[in-house]
Amino acid sequence: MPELAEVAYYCRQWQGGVGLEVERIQTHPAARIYREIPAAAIRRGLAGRTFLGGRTHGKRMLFEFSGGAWLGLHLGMTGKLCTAPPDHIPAKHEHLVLSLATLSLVFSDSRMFGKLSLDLVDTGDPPTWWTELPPQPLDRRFTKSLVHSFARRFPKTPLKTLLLDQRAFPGIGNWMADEICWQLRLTPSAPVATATGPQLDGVWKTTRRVSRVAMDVIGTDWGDLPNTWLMNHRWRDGGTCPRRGCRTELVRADLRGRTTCWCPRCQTSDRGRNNDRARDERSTQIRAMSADSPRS
DNA sequence: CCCCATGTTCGACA
DNA sequence: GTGTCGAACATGGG
Repeated sequence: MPELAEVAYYCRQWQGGVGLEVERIQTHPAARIYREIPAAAIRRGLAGRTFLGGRTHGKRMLFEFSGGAWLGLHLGMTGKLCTAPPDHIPAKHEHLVLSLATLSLVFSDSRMFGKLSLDLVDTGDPPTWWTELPPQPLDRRFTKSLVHSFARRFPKTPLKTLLLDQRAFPGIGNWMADEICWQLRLTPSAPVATATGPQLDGVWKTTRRVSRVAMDVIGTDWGDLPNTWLMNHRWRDGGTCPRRGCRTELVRADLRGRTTCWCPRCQTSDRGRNNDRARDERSTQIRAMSADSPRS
């Protein structure tokens, strides 16, 4: 499930190991997890080093070890981090277990879409691939104009798909993208070009708000998001729009290969636009939809 | 058996 | 080179 807040939560799980030395490393060398760097290189690179802490950037994590060793980690779809006793024996999907004096740091991932990297850097700074990542939604450098210029590059792309692009929205994943569209009351499939300037301002602001609340609620203790959000209603069959006075049944459909959930009543792309052009676009859309519908 | 899954990357094509 | 878009990756759960 990991999106930015879940990634932050998992990163914290390893914090208890800070200051301790890596005494034993257990791997599943054949696992796909090691497609980018062999398990042997991880073992060689981390053995005997002291764990100095972790940080996150979007869906990525970076763990620092003494001597300038940096372990990069991406959780993919099913990755998780936890700790276990120092004598822990890896279970089936636990691909990396770093055993320290008082606990083990465990990385598990059943689907193995996650991946690892290891950089040895002598500057004392994180590797450059890390420092060059685009600003996160909560970063001061994540600006309105950055959202506008990125949107201009992809006029045909559906808004929801744009939000999933890690080059501009690092950490935003499927549920957050849908949540942002829903809170903005914009149709996820609407081409970015149909969004007005103020609506793009809203994309910026709502991305930041959703990220902030998610980090506060999930990032530390994995608490429950507000029931006034789409998130707590989206997976249940027959789930309804939580907006006060709406309660319309939510719709789920595939958009560019990702399950997308929205409220067909609240989320219309031309809200607030009453000019002729908007009306023309709308009738075109409706015509296109009714031409398609007999297929079902 | 079927369908579905909170992610990324690759190749084909315009 | 850039943008668009579907398929593939591997496994488990309902």
